[in-house]
This record gives sequence, structure tokens and C-alpha cells, in this order.
Amino acid sequence: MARPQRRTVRDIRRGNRAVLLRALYFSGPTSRNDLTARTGLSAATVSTMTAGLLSENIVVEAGQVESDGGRPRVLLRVNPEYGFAVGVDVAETHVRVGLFDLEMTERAKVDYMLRPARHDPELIARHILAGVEVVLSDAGVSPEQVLGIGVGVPGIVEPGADGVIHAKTFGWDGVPLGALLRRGTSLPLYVDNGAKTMGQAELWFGSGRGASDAVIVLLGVGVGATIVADGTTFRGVSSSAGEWGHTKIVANGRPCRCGGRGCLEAYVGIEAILDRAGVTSRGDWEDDLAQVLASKSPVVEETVTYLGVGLANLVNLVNPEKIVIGGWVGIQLGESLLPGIRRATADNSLAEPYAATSIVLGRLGPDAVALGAATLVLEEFLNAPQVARITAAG
Amino acid sequence: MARPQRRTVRDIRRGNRAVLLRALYFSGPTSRNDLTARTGLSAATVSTMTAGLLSENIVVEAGQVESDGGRPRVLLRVNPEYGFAVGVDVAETHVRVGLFDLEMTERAKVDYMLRPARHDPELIARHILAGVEVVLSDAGVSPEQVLGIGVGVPGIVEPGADGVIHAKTFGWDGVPLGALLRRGTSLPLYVDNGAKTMGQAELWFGSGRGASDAVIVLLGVGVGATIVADGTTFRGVSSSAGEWGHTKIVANGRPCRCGGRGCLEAYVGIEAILDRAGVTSRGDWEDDLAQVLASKSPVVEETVTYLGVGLANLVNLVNPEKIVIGGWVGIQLGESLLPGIRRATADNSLAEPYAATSIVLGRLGPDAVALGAATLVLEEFLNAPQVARITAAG
DNA sequence: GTGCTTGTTTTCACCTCTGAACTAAGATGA
DNA sequence: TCATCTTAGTTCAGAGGTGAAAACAAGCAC
Repeated sequence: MARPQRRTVRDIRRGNRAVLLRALYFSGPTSRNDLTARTGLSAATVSTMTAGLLSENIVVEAGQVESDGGRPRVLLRVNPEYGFAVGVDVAETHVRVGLFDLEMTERAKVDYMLRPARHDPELIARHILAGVEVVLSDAGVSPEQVLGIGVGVPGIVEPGADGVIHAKTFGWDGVPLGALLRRGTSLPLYVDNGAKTMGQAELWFGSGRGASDAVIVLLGVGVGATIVADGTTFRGVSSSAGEWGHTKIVANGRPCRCGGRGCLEAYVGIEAILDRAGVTSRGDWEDDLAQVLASKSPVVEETVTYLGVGLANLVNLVNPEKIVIGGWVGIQLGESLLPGIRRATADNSLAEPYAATSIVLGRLGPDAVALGAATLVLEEFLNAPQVARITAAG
Repeated sequence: MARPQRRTVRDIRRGNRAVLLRALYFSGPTSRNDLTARTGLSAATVSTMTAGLLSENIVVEAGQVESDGGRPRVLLRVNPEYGFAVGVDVAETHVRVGLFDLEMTERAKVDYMLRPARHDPELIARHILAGVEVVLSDAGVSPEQVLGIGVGVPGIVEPGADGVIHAKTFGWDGVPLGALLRRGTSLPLYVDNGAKTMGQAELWFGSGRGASDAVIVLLGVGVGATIVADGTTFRGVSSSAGEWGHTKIVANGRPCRCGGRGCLEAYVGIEAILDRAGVTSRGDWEDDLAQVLASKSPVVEETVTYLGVGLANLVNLVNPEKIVIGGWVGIQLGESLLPGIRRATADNSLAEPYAATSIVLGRLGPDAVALGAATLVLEEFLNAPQVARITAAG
């Protein structure tokens, strides 16, 4: 209700600059002329604004295109080397640090394995800080060129500067990872839930591209979702929105590791699938899952049904344009079972919203979490490039 | 992703005017001085802007307040008689038309009973149009003073000017109610789902007041929800978001009138409750429900549990600040069972999001749907008062 | 009446956008 | 070769908006 804040004449410029930069970023190399059409701004404004961006080296020229008998268009694009973003994926078994340029091309990366159940926050913070140094020196990038560090973690991240995390399965309850990292770097930090960073990645660069109302679900050890409403990730009041894995699909059903019963995760999480199929894992879950899928076990069919119910609830409640299934379990299931998943979803949702939704597989693979984390930095950059620069320098 | 549109210097004015008007509307009578603090605008801007609003008679003076030894403050408020809004509630058993002033005080109303299963769209359109004439003449208001007509209907309303409705339980599939009404009036029309208009009413004037992330659930014959994200009602891509009643809480459970199985509505909708309690209704559902509640039937306890599961799924997925329970069934259940409902919700949701949510009863009663429908008009007015005026005159 | 306090209006400098005129750069054809 | 046409991009004057500060208004205290 509150929301619309006052605007001063300066905000216009900032806003329009962001609009222009976004258009430039997502429309690849394009001409000023084209930008006037895309943004709705006048040619005059585009001209002065691009002149500014060019002089700041945020935007560079990228060749020409002849036009029908007239002056050729000069193509412009965002300078991919204007700055870099670090993306970090903190997962159950590893910490991965990647360095990306502004086009989100990975320039360097490094992995640190974690012993299971060895999730000391200090250790992880040290890994991250060390990782940042490693990727920077590997890629020959200096810290001043880095616009920020994005970190994707499991669990719920409190809003606020300290990046306080609650992750039951990780043994973390109130760990201020942001504050820990702050002690070792002065770069801007962005900490967010890993399912959300993955969602962001698929939304911007993967299968969700262009959708403004979408849900990106992550099926892995845990089960989560990113709900995108009107182009922005929906976070809720304490930033935990999208905890799809622990929504109930069978009142009073199977017990779940969260302590509840009948959670979706207790049916379609990897542990639940293997458990229901009677497989005692020898450590390689991917292999185990492949085996279950290859068998004609009725568990497969059931899993599809349960997943369909979970997706159908999203269809009814969120009415998205697109549902993207990601996470390694999701991809592995989807590769062979997508038609069945679609059918099960249709069977359990209302006709109108189902008809408006397309269900597709994610296409960014396992690095999506780190990429999405870096995208948090990119997002900030596109919104206010100059400000990001200043903060990074400070 | 697209979202931020270009801004011109004119948008600033419109936007700031809306900010000012909203502040004035929701802060009751207040002074210019106070408005500068509330809106963040400069005193100069507030002064010129209020001068304009005063001269247009949108805002009027409302007395003075002395200040500590200085010049007294002149209080301002929105002129409640600047214009009026019509709100219509189209329900299973009746069509209700109400006339509201800008303070949302009901000035006149009229009811038309509907024979069950007599839902001819033409008839309903005639009722609405006749109702508008009746309330206007009853209140002595001329059509030029009316800013618009809001209509709340069951089912899914397609986005678009024709107000096309799909309401299975109503026997409507693709009824262009907006277009039917357009033939009989030139006033601006706003058609929306009734659960959403009720939600809007509770959000603006009822128990949800002030919340920016909230869910307002409606329990009645049907079961629905309004999801409010960041102050605005979330609609999804085809405007059907919030179909909570047909989300599944028991995979493969009780059959539902929607054709599916295990829907929430098949457990906590009034028909389901009575059916599960073995009551064969003699027509007065409210009485029947009271009887079930008075009995010590285990159905009551079960209903609370199922409702708790449904609410918990919202808590996990949406992470709202507040959940408002409305609709006559919701109120009747909540009056005696709210603590149990809270407990059942807590049992089925994650601790962090549950802790951030308060669950309360709606307080606007059965007229909330019509009030909310009128609020659609108010919302438009607050966003762009002058434009609404012009349209209304056209 | 004079000073003090607080609320409201006016003045003025500064910003941003746009439309229109203007410049740039190539194609075309006599 | 050069005038003409076409399309791209730049410059400039003007409209409209904001905020800071000064001016004005209206009470109170002495």
C-alpha cells in the first residue's frame, strides 16, 4: 500500500539510464536508433545518455551496420570488461567460487570440497575469501575491477546487511556469513538463498528468459522454488518466500527431515525417492537415481504424480507464464519424464491457469547457483552503474 | 525482467501527486507541514501541489490545529464528496449494488436475489445497471459525480477491457460481463474476482491495513485467496493467481466439485464440511455450520487441521506478514477456533516464516466484496485523480 | 510593539526531457 | 562528378519539474 515513493527529477535520469543500460545489455549489440524505439526515450536523450556511458567506458562501440541507403548505424554494447562479478555457491558438499565478466562469461573458478557435516562458518568464509583471491589472480583481474561478490547459500537468509542465515540441514542457525566476509573484504556483498540465485540465473540467462511471471523450482537434496512476480523475485516479509519443499501435499503423510509430515520434499527430494524405492545409497546419488529411473519401479510413476501435485499447486496459486524445472534431480527426472510431469500437473490444476503455463527444463546445469549469485551483482550494476562503482572503490 | 519503463518529467508530477493524495487519504486530516514529512517532498512542492488539489476541489480544508507558539497548522483532507464509487457484489445467491463516497461510507445499497442456478448473464447485467440507477437516485447523486463502477464476481476474470469471466460453479464460461455492462453505461468499469475485491477491502480498510505482504483468504461456498506482494495484489500472467481453494492438500484425496481430488475446498468449503459431518442441509448453511460447530464432532477438529495445512502452505510459499481470514465460513470458524487454527498452521509450517506471520480474522463482514469492488475505483482515483475524472465525464 | 516560534508561500537556480533544426555519412542516378 | 535522397546521430532552445532559501503569515510571550 505504501510503496510509491516520491521522485525527484534526478531519479528520472537514474531510472532512464538503467532502462537504457538494460535494453543495451539484453538486446546485445544495437544502435542508438534502435534504442530509442526499444526504450521509448527520445533520440536526443539516447544520444546524450550513450555519450555519457561511452565516456565512462561502460559502453563501447561494436561495429556498424549499413542501412537502406542512409547513414550506417553504429552498434553499441555494454563493455564486458568494464567490471567483473564474483559468484559463490555454498552447497552441502562444496564451495565454488567463480569470476564472471559482465557478459557472465566465466573467467575463472575454483572449488573447495567440504567434508560432510563439516560446515564451520569460519571455514567456509575463509574458503570464500581465499577463492576470491585465487580467481582474481588466475584471471588477472584486480580487486578494483570487481563490482561485487554474490553468495548463494542453503536455507533462509534474513534481510539486512549481515546476511544472517538459518539453515537447519546445514546446522546453521543465525550465522552472519555476510558479517564474517565483511571482515576480509571491502567489496560489496550480496547474500541470498541458493534456490533464489539459481532461479535468477535461469530467469535471466536460461529457460526463463523473458518471462515476467515465472516459477523456477529446484529439485536436489532439498526442494525449493523462486517465485518471480512481475519481473522481480518475490521474497516475502522476511525473505523466505518460495519454501515450496515443505508445503504439504499429503496432510499427515510421510515424515520429513524438517520435522513435519507430508512435505513435498518427503516425496520428491532425492533422499525420499531413494528411500521409497528401497535403495540404500552407496554414496553416489546420481547413480542411484539413474538406477531407480531405469527400473520399472512404481515409485517412478508415483514420484511424477507427487511432483505434478506440487507443480499444480504452484500453477493455481501463482498462475505463472512459465515453470522451469532445475536442480540435478529435476533435470534427471525431467529428461525422461517431462511429458508425464506435464500430464500430472494438468490433472491437478485448474484448466485456465494450466493453459497459460509452459513447463520446461532448466538449461544452465549445476553452475547455475554461482552464476545466479554473480547475477545479483549484475542486477545492481544495471540499476545504478555509477553507484556500484563508487561502493566498489570504497 | 522488462518492467521499468521510461520516465518523463511529467510522470514525476503525476507520481508525486499520487503519493501526496495517498498520504492525505490514509493519514486522515493532516497539515501541509506533516505531509512534507510523510511524503519526503519539499515544502515548496507540497504547497503548490495542494494548492492545485484545493482549487480542483479534490482536497478541502478541515479546520486548524494550534502549534507550540507558532502559526497554527491548517488541516487538509480529501473531499469525500468529490466523487462516488459504485461497488457490486455478484454472488451465488444475490447481486448487491452499493454506492460509496470517497471515504468509502456506504450511501445507498440495493439487493437483488437470484434464484439458485439462474445465472443468466444478461439478467445479471440488467440487475447491475438497474441497481446503479437505484442507488444513485436514492442517494441523490448524479452520474457525472460517479468515478466508476467496480464489480466483484466469482471465478477467473481475464485481463482486458471486456471483463471476460470463467466461473465453472456459476455455469459461466467466457461471459463478457464488462462488455454487457458497457452497453448500458459509459462510466469506467472495473471487473475483478470477488475474493480479490474482498482482499483489497480488508487490506485497505480492514484487518490487513498497513501490511505490504499479506494473504487474505476467503472461506465461503468457494475458497480463494488474495496474495498481496509489496503492497499490490498479485495477479499472475492471466490474472488467476490466488486459486488457493483448488490447491491439493491430500494427493488423491476427496473428490472436489472442480473435478479434481484432494483440493482444500473439498475439506474446508462449506459443502465439504457439512458433507463430512453427515449433515443434509435444509437450506440455511449458516445454521447448519453453527450446529456442526456446536456438536463435538471430530469433523470440527479435522477441519481445523486441514485449514491449518492450507494456511501453512501459504506461510511457507508466500512468507506474508499477515494472514487475514475472511468470508462467512472463515469468520464463523475463526470466532471460536482461531487458536486451534493458529496451532495447526504452526504445526505444518517452517518456524521462521511462521514467526513472521500473524493470523487474524477479517473485520469487514459480508459487505467486503462490494466495498472492495468500489475500492478498485478508489485506487484508480488515487493514482490519477484527474484522468479518472475525464474518463467519467466522457 | 518587539522578538520568537512555527507554518506556508514565493523566488530562483538547477535538472531532465523533448521537438525541431541541423549535421553526418553513405547510396543513387544523371 | 555532383546534386539529391535517405537514414543516423547531435545540438539547442524551451517547457516543466524539483529543492533550498528567503520571504511572508500568524500566533504567543513579554
